[in-house]
Amino acid sequence: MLTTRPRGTNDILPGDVEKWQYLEGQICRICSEYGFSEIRTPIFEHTELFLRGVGDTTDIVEKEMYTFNDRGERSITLRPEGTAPVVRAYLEDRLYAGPQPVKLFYTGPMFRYDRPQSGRFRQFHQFGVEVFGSHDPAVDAEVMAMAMDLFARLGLRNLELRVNSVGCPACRIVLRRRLQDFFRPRLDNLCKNCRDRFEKNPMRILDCKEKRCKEAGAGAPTTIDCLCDGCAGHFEQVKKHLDLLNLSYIVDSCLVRGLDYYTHTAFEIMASDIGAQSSIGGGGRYNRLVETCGGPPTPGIGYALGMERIILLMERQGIETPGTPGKDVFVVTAGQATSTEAFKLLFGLRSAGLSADKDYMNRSLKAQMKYAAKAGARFAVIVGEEELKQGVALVRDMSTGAQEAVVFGGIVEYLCLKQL
RNA sequence: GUGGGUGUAGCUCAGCAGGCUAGAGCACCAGAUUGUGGCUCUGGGGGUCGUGGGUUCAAGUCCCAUCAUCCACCCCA
Repeated sequence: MLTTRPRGTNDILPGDVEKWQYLEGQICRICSEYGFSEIRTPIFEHTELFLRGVGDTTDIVEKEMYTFNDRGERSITLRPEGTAPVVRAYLEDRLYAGPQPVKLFYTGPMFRYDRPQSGRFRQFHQFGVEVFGSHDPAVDAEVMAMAMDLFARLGLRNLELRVNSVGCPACRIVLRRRLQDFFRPRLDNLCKNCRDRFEKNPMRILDCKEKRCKEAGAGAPTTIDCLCDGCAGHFEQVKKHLDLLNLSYIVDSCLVRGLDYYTHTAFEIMASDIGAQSSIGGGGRYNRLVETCGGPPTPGIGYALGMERIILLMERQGIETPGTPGKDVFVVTAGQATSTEAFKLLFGLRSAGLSADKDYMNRSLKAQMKYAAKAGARFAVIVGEEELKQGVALVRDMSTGAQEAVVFGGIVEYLCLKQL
């Protein structure tokens, strides 16, 4: 073999690809029901989009981007996430000039140079939605409810919706100061990482999984403690709307999402059955992002779900998806003289909308029958020399074994009727 | 970037404390009085034992390196 697939990438083979098609089908349906239109953006963008959009102190930008110079010496990056490109399109294609809000969804591959592990890949796929133009807390609730609705339709169980509000920039300044005041006397108890975070982004200390940091963080001011009246009111309304939908959730004041652009609502959906990478999706409000990208002040909210993780979870929970249906008909030849008639019959069947195939391996009649059975054919049409002379062929019902001679010219019609 | 586990046929794995032409099950292909499948039986093809060094009379088996993969940390989907 010349080479293998690059690390952290996957081939999705027949037998698995049906799961993806099923998931994509459910996504399309729910998006249409919730009023989202699909947008397809390029897989690569100018690097600065992510530097500015995602935030240049985030892990994604600092160590996970696939960045390279193209032949024109432009810095190009394979998209590590979907929101920034959609925001770019919203601006570039002037979607703000149309009726608001603009509700968009996307699916597709994303790229992050991480070390692969269970549920994590260098090329992975996300489904995401974005809503531009509305401040309404009901929209926050709607997108969360939509994500949970999708999971419910897929049959997933034991999920946890965690919700928090990270406030607006004004709240963050307050929080930052109060956190630094709180942790300053406890700096020695923090892990090395968190001592860095103390200056760079003290909010992240709350998110640390180290025991010592969790202990040191007990009683620390949280994002919710520092919300201004406006942000607190918004958060109350979000929760009220979630309650209206009877959606269960956990308020997690430690939930701080990794991307810089979040304001107000932040949420994450956790699953317990898929290993350490337990988040199957997350999102939040990003009221400053459009402006950061050079557009008019425009509120936005969205989420992204990890499709590999969803499929992994479905497998772990034993959820069955429809497989590829077998062929309708397999055309079997017996004798050299029958091959041209069989070939023409095959195409006649297909023109009539039946899925049909024949042997191309020069196999014996017996082997052809075996293959037909394995391929899940519902009918076999056996074109034999003797029968052909009499102008008929044998049509065999593979499930019952019943077989009858049918006038050759009438086989397509005969089978079409059988299918119904 | 850090740490640990694993790498033998297409797949799941055996291969004992280094020693004869490297095995099994499944899958694939072909047969079982020559024109009929899903069961059974028989046979067959297919392996640079991840790769490169080293130790040894002798290495799939020991040592080193490297690559890949899995899992975990970090972080995230």
